[in-house]
Parts: sequence; C-alpha cells; structure tokens
Amino acid sequence: MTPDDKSTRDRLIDAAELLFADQGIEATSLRDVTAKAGANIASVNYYFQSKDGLVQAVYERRIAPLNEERLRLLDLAERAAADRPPSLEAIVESFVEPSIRFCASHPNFMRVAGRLQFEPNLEFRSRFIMQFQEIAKRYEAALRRALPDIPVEDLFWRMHFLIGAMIHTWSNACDVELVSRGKYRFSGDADMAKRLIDFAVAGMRAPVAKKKSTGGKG
Amino acid sequence: MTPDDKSTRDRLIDAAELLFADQGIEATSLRDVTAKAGANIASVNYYFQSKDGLVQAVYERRIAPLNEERLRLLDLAERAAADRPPSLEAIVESFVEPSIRFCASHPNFMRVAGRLQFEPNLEFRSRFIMQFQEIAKRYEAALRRALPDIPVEDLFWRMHFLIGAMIHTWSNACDVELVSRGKYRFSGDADMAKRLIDFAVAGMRAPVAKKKSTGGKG
DNA sequence: AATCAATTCAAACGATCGTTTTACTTTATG
DNA sequence: CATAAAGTAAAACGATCGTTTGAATTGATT
Repeated sequence: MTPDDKSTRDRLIDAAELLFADQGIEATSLRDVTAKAGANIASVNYYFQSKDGLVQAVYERRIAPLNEERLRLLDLAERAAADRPPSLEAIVESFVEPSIRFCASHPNFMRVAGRLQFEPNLEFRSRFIMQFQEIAKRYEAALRRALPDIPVEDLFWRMHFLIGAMIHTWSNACDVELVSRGKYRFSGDADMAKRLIDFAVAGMRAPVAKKKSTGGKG
Repeated sequence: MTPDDKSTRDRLIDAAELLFADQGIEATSLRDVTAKAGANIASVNYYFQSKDGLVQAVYERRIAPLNEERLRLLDLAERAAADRPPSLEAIVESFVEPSIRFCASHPNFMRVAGRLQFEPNLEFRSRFIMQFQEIAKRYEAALRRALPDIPVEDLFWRMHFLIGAMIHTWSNACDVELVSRGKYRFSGDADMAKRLIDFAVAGMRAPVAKKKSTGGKG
C-alpha cells in the first residue's frame, strides 16, 4: 500500500504525527503538515475543523488501542492469579510492555504523547487527564491487592514515578546517545522494557519510611 | 525589596520564568513578558538579543546553582564514606533533595526546565545536554562504587529512570490533584523527596535480570 | 552646564500563523 | 445526462509574532 492509497484524512494524520514528533506541535504549521501530506492547506480545517482537532485526532488514533491493551493484560494478570493478589511483576509489565511495543511500531507517537504532557495552552490537556483516570483507578486497585502493606498514597506516587520514568525514557530515547557520548543507545526492544519493569517493581516494593514531617503545616 | 527595585533585566527574567511555566515557552509572547515586567517591548532584544537569549537566561540563572548544590552534596557523601563506597541513599538524596528545595523556593523554574526537555526547535537543547554531561559522569562514577554488582549500562538507565520520575513529578505537580480527583496533593516538602528517594534507591538495587535477547545485535 | 553613553520608548517592519472564502473538480445517485 | 454532494484548489483574511528603527530620556562624568 503506497501512501497515495491512503485517504487525505489519513495522510494528514500521518504527516502531523511525524512532524509533531520531530518539531513539536506549536512549531509545526499546518502548511508543513499539508505539504508533507500532499494536500491543500484548507484540508485540515475541512476534516478536523481546526489545528487542535488535528492534534486530537493524532492522539486519539493510537491512545485508545494502547490503553485497551494495557487493561487487557491487566485483566489477564488478575485472572491468572485467580482469587489471590495478582503478581506485581505482571501488573507493572501490563503497563509498560504495551508502550514499548507501541514505541517500536509507532516510533513517533510516544514522543508526541510525551510532548502533549507539557503543552499547557490546549484545553486538550483536561481531556487527556480525564481519559487517564480510568487507567489510574484500575491500576490503583490492582496495586492495593498486590501490595497491601504499602499505603495507598505511596502507591499513587510510585505509580506517578513509573509513569514519569516511562515517558522520559520513550520520548527522550533519541537523545540518549548524545548524553552518554555514544556509549549507550536506546534499544527499542524487550530488554529496555525489562529494565524499567525491574526498576519499578523494586521501587514499588520499597519499605515505606516513617514520615519525618515535623507536625507543622506541610 | 519591592519588584520595582529590581533592574529591568531581572524583572524580565522573573516575568519570563513565571509565564513560561504557566503558558509554555512558545505560547508566551515577548509582549506578555514585557507587559508583566513593566518594560518596553524592545527591552528583551536590548538585553538578551533574542527570545532564545531570554529563554537561556531564565534557565541558566537557576540551573548552575542547582547542579553545584548537587555536586556539593555528592562530594560530602563521598567524603563521609572515606575510602569505602558511598551510601546509595546519600547519592540519590544528593541528586533529588536539591531539586525539591528548588521546587519550594522557585516554584516555576522546575516546570520550565521540564518544558525545555520537550522543546525541540531551539538549539538550546544541545547546550542543555552538554551541560548535563558533567553531572551524569560524576553520578555514574559514584553509583559504580556504591553498586559494583550492577552493570554500568543498567546503572545508566536506572539513573535515566530516576531523572524521568523526578521531572515528571516536579513539573506535573499541579495536575496531580486533578488526576486523583482531589484525593492526593503534591506537598512540596521533604516528604515528597523521601518518597522518590525510597523508590529510586530500591529500584537501583534491583537484581539485574538475565537479558532475554535472542543473541542478535543488542 | 555640557557631554556622552546607557537605557527606555512608541511605532512600525516583514514574516508567518490559523482560518475562511469562493470557485473548481470529482464522485456518487436518480 | 442531470443533479447534488463531497472533496480539492488558489487566494486572501485578520491577527500576532519576533525584531528593528530612531528618537526621547536618564544619569553619571567632566
């Protein structure tokens, strides 16, 4: 299937995903997008009403399958454990592994998703947050069963840490070679997912320290 | 000292730091900055030559003291351990704790720093990377001494994970209340640093799994 | 008071942005 | 073939951007 076989709408989303990843969202003009897609400048507003609509389309094309896959693997892990608590490794893996697979099949999407976390002006942000709440709720429940001795507040923050590590790793992967002066390279394979899973699983299990708050207002 | 006592240059940096954090860098116009600083539109180019120069000034005003404090604490930890390997907790704390202190004293800077990680168009990015290399080199050496059984490649990536968790936590702190539906709140005090330190220390110490690579090129 | 550099100011520059308009072409349907 | 809908085209819209210009103002020094 050559690119010409795709509809104009699909070619616009493809071009936008690539350019948003390379140049950033605000720095990419609709003229850049339409030029790469071989379409007219007016086509974006014809199909997506606005640039924000295009951004949303780029995001929603991939995020739904990604989160569905996460929940599918989480269900699998919980069902495999029957009535016992699910394996912590399986929980974390169900969250990390689908994203590394996406990182291989859709190299640009994860970078765009990472960017969107830091784009404050678009009201898109609230939609993103709401959409993530279902995922967060499911994983919070699973983690509580797997780690009953860890206070839920700590579980919440540790999940937060995992998300940050994941976003940073997937979206800055291309710069790692620079930072490490060529010594290390991001290998978008299962090894990298394993590294993050090992790290996060150990972090999740860390003993909870007594709060050293002095009793004053936080 | 009222704001009026500060020089125009300082007021421009202050205003830019605040607006860059709230609205993003590209979304903030120089007219926004100069209006908030009570300065003329031309003053930015007068003092900083360009908008990029202003961005750079905002960043470099704070990043140097932050990294110096990190290295100071790291030196302290290594000296306290004398000829034995330094404590892993002290190493991680020396990296995390200065940033949480900055998060309290300069609430907007960490968000700007987080944003800059995702701003691709500015050649500023390469400068940022180069500047970070000294820090990375020092911590790599310290971690190798503290965790001699962990391969250096894994240490590198685990440090990468810690950085991602930290950036994500500090810069998305304001949205946590939304994501958790009001249940949790970012407390910019030592408790939060302790949470991240505990998580990261345990993650650093995680046993290294055998690579499940099929023998192809890594 | 006169001089000169440093700073501030209002105004405009050229460029680019997202978006809209209007007309033209294609495709499907009777 | 006639007709209406869907899609594409070129061109311009108004707005905003970073930047520059050149004059006015300030403040210190002689």
